[in-house]
This record gives sequence, C-alpha cells and structure tokens, in this order.
Amino acid sequence: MSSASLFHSADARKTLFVEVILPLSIAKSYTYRVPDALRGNVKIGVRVIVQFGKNRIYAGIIEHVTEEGPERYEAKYILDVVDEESIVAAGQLDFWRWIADYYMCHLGDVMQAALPAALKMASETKIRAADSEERGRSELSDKAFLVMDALDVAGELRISDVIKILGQKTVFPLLKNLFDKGFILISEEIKQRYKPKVKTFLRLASMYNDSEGKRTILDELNRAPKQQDAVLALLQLQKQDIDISRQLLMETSGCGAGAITALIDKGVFEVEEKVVSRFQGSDIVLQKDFKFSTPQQQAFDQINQLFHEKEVVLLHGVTASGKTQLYIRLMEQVLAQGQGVLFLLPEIALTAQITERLKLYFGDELGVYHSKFNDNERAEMWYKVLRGEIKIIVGARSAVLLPFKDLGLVIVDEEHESSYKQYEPAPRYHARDAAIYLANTHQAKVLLGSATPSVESFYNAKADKFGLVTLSERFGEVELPAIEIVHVTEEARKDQMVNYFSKTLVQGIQDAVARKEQIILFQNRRGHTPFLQCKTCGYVAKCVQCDVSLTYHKSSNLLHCHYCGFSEDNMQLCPACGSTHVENKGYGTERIEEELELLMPELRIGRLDLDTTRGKDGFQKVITAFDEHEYDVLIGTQMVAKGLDFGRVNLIGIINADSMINFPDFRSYERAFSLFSQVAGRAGRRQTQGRVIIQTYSPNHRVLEQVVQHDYLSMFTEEITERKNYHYPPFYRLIRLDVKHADQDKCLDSANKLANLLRTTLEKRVLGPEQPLVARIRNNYIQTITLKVERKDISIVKVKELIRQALVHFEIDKKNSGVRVVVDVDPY
DNA sequence: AGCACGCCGACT
DNA sequence: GTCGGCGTGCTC
Repeated sequence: MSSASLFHSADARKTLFVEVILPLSIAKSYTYRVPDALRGNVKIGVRVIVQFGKNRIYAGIIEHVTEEGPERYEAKYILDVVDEESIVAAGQLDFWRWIADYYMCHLGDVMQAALPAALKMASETKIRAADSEERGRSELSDKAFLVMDALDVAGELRISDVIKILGQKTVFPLLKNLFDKGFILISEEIKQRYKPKVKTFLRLASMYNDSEGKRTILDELNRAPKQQDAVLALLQLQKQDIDISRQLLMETSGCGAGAITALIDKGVFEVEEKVVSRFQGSDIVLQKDFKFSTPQQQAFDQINQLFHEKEVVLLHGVTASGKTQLYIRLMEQVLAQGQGVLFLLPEIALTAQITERLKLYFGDELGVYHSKFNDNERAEMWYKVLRGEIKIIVGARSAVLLPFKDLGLVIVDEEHESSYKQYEPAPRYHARDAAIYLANTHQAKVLLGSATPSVESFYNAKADKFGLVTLSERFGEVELPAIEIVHVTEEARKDQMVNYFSKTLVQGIQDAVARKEQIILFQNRRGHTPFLQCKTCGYVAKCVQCDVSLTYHKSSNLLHCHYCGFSEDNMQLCPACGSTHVENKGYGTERIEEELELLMPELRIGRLDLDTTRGKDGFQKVITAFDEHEYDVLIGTQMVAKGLDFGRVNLIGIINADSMINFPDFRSYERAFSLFSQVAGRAGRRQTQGRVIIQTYSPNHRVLEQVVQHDYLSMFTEEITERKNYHYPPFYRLIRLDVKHADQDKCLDSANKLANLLRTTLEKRVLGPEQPLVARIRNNYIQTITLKVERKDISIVKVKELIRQALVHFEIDKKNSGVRVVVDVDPY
C-alpha cells in the first residue's frame, strides 16, 4: 500500500468538481471546484454562480458532479449555489444534449432558448447601501460612485437597474467589490413574485342610479355625445348583470379612454379595482358535455386504437372538422391517468380564440406559454410545470423546452407550419420533431394535426411509420368553399382589371357588402411598394447593408429593408440621375388597401400584417375589431390564414397567387397549397357555402387546380414524386451551411474551401456553394452549401461527425479567420 | 457572448 | 508622439 493511498483514505472527503453549462454559445464545457462549505448543495440541474473570464459572472447549470479535477489547469471555485432543487426535470439535460447534437449547436444555446430570462440571471438580487459606511466614498471609482449615488436616491436597486445605470452588462465584479468594502448589502432573494392582474370596473354612481338620476345625467351630457354614448352603453350592459370593465365599456360604446375618464372625474361613474385571472373568460362558452359527431367519434376511436401500436398518429382533418374537440377529449383521457399534456400551436395561432376556449375548459390545470408573456410569467410557468402543478401546457415552439415531469400526450396542431422551425439564433430546432423525440423519452404518444399535413409527415403515415386518421367531413355539414380562378392576363385583355382587382373580385366584394357580409383579401407581402425604380436610368432603391430592394411604407412614408430594419427617406427624385419618374413596381397590403379605398370609398377597411400588429395586443385588436364588424374588408398577409373563425366572412380574395407559387424553394408548391387551402378555409364556416376568388397569371398551374379541387392527395402524390426524383426530404435529409463574411471574395473563397473539405469525405452529397436569394444581409455576404444525405448507406450521426471534422479543419486554416459558418439541420 | 490584447490611421 | 479603430483569441 502506497503512502499516497493511505493519505487519501485518511482524507475521507475528496474535493468535488462540477461541470457547468454556461448560457453562452461555447463549444467546450467548463469545470469548477466546489468549496467545502457548498459540497452538500451541488447536484445536477441546480444553478451555480460562477466567474467566467476576468470579470464576468454567470448563473450556469451543473451538468455533472465528479471527484476528478482537471489536470492541466487550476479550476476556479464556484461562488454560490442558487437552487436547493434542480430547476430542470429529470432527463431534461439528456433532451438538451439531443437537441445540441441533432441540430449541431452548443448546449449553452439550448440552455439560452429553454430557460426563461428570469432564471438565467442569478435570481432577483437586490442591493442596498450599508447602514454605516466604514470608509469614505472618495476612494471609489466613478462607476462605483454612480451606483452609490443612485442607491441614495432609490434606496434599493436590482441588478438590472445597475446595468441600466452603468450602461454595461457586467456589473457583478463592481458590486462584489463594493460589498467586500462594506459599502453595500446584497440580499439574494429568490423571488417568486406573482403580480396579480388588476382590472378597472365601472358602475353608475349610486346617486344617479334611478330613473330620474339617469335622465338628469343624460340631459347634462347633451353637449358631450361621446360621454352620453358611454353612459347609455353602461346602462345597457348593466341589464345583463355582469361586471363591466373599463375595457368592455370602451369596446361596446366605441368611446375613447378620455370620455370615460371625464365621467369618472365628474363622479358619474364609480370605479372599482378587482383582481382578475390573466385568462379572463370570453363570451365563448364551450359546453363541457359536447357530443361528437359520428365521424369525430370514429376518428377518436381510431386514434386510440392506433396509439396501441404507433408512437405518432397524424390526424388529417379538413378545416372546421372539429379537431379541437377531439384534442379536448384526448387531453381529458390523459389527465384522468394523471399524466401531462403538451399542446403545441404556431405562435400566430395562439390567439385568445383558442387559448381561452381551452382555459375555460380545463381551468387552472392548463397553462399557456409563449413569447408574448413577460419574464415573470414565464418563470412562474416554468416552476409550475417543474413541480407538476400544471398538467396541460398550451404553447408555441419554445414550450417544448419546458421541464415536463410525466407527459402522456403531445399534440402538435398545424404540424405543417414552418414557424415550428427556429432559424435565428441557435438552436435551430424543429419543435414538432423535437416533440416527437421528447414524447419518446416520456413514452408519451404524439398526435400531429393538420388540414394540409406536411409532405414529410404524410409520407411517414403512408409508410406506416405514423398512424393515419382522416377527418374529411366538416362539422355541422358546412360545405367546402367554392373556389374560382381568375386569369388576370385574360381579364386585362378584356379591360376588366381595375388596378389589381378583377371585375369578378370587385363584383364579389360589392355583393358581399350588400349582404352585410365581410371579406378577407390576402396578399402575402407587407408595405406599399416593394420595388422602386427610376424610369429614366433604371436605378433601384436598395438597402445599404443588404442585397434587397427597399419597400416603401406609406404609414411611415419611409423606405424599409425587411431584412435588417434599415430605413431611409422616400425617394422623390432618383438619387442617381435626378429624374422625377420613379416607378412603383409591385404591391403590398398597404397599396391594396389604398387602391381599394379609391375604388370603393364607402368600404371600411382593416389591415392585418406585421406593421398593424406591432403593439402588445395589436393582433388581438385588429381581430376583435373585425369580428365586431367594424370593418367590411380585412386585408392581410398570411396572418389572416391562421385558425381564425369569423362568422360573417363569406368571400375571400387572393390578390396574386403567383408570387407564392413561383418562390424558388423545393417546398413552395406545398406551402402555396397549404396557405391557399387555409385561407380558403376561412370562408363560409357557418351556415352558407363560402366563395374564394384566386387571381393569377397562371390559371392552369397544378397547385391551383389542386386547391380548387380540395385535392390534398394529388398535391402529395405529385410532390412526393418530385422529392424522390430531385433528392429532397423525406427521401433525403438536408443540412445547410451558410458561410458569412463582410468581404464578398473572402466569403466565396472560404465557402469553396469548406465545400471542398466536406467533399473529401461526403463526396457528391455536397452541393454548392451557391449564392442564396438574398446574397448579403447586414453587410455580410452569404454563400450556401447544401448537403443532401440519403437515408441508407450512411448514418446521419456519421455525417454530422464528418461535418464537425471538416469545420475543425476549416477553422484551423487562418485564411478562413473571421468567417462565420451557420449550420442548419433540416432547414425549412 | 464579452472583453482584453494587439497592431495601424487621424488627432491634441 | 498618443487615442482608438476593430480583428483575434480565450474564458475552467
């Protein structure tokens, strides 16, 4: 026995080391030493405060605990342990590792995406000035002095406040220094602060609340018609015996906030503040004991049957076939077994319409999770899921990263939606595919739902990998809309086009308005004019940092770049030759709106695109206004297509189908089919048959014929043949590598080098480099290399390993320094 | 991701 | 002669 081992056995407790995941995009993992005082507190999944680099401090997550310290360097000590219990679910780190591995990114990227911002920081640390300062402040640095000054004024500061005050992100070292010197106190409360939502409710002041009082007040308000309206509306609402919120009154009376405030000030209205749920119910009441139609019941039974043998079932159900009710029953079933449900929806479809319906149904057992929620709410939701307090999560893409305990079912609605794929930043994951993996680790079942399934999913179903259930009957036997194709060239020849509107469409709009119906017009381009060109010299308004034309926006009277956000003054004169002949080429939603206004001034027109929905509830506002028939026509981008149900819409016009169909991408036909079908599905959902008018330059295009015939199967069959012939998914996997650099030549040069490196091992699977559609964004030139990987002969794991090796070789070469490579697995 | 270290142009 | 531009490399 050596003396060394004697020594070690005498020292029973070896020093512990922990490997920490830092919320950074870094390839390596970092090992820290655990001080003896904290050795009882470290375990996998808890957050630790560590110093990284000279003066940065992060809250990282422990990935491993070991007794082996690093040999080549001295590990730093962890500074603190934040949590008592793991903040990730059992097995969740494995899921993170799978994502990092499959999508070729770093664990830190996944951590960044998964954790709500509130959990990424070292809890809610607050600082106060120490009661007695031992030393004078004269010795302090300017920055430290600034902090102390601010403390004198505010009394207490949060870390984020200090960051704002100093205008720098790294503040821990400075605070630590102040703490060590006894200037400040740091309180480390792990806040679980839930701020209840308060709403303002109104009622008529008691002194006016009799028939005489009412008359008096209405008389007195003779000269304030808006206020009169408000009082009348309130009296109406009072009859319904409901609580009248300020918001509700504004909506029903059409009065502004000013009128109501005036009435409060006059003492006509009395105010009461009440705590309300963030998920205040709406007037849509879902009957708990709804009955399935026969087809629904059959589909339900089939799904359950298929779940015995298949992990994933695809539900192909036409719009309005009652998929949501199926989902609800399936969720109930899983809940009854005490297991949890994840219900994924595209962000844009997560409107109050569906979430409130589900919330009404499931109450507190259901939580909603998406990007519109603030940090506090998201952190709160994280903990609730972690503790198993919430059984059902309805959420967008990132909800798949919540710390689920015991999932029984994952539903991915609108599974074909491309927004399930994240592009920027890493991890570039597909929520549907990640959800299937996640479900597998929980031994949970997956239901994919769509009216127009992705070619990949439908192929998987056809190939018997997924179960397939079809729901082809619309609920309540509503007929599918009648779709008409209008040949724009032909109409123009007959002189029947007024700008962008065919006679057929104009007539259709007029008829619909006459019947007090509403109309949706779809144009998948925002702004006014996407392309401004000088007629004299051919100059085109282009973005200074991107390789795209600038779009004129009427609302701002500026030219905007849709890629980098750059904007500049509208061009009155051609900057190149001074000519005043500037031609407006192309049209977006704003221009459609403008032309329609000129054409039919009496129409009330609303617009739904990124620009009108910027604000917090922008989307909801436009939707509500349209639903309440404040507009006759709603003009919009693809936002109008997503899961919205308007009772009065019978006519839908697609202004220009060609731009979508001709988009240069292997998925463009599939996308066009989905989008047109979805848009069409908005027509005539209740009672009457809807009508859809599609304007196009290529009326015989197969996709349009398939849309007209509601023929998904034909679309699929033709598409799958093409995919097979041209080596695209689902037969081949795609991996895209974008090579970026500010210098065009260097970008091309490096891209060529990387492609050649890849070719040495992956051979003919490597395509390119080639210039993408937009070859420069934010002053960076881009070259794209595409890998097409067959599903036999080589494993995807091996391919990724070879890519990693090629990238290592690539980065070693100093000539490629400064070149960024972005890897996108399964690009969308 | 930050931030320091390090090597070339316009200023007190 | 210095201040500061951002290219490059490292962080346990």
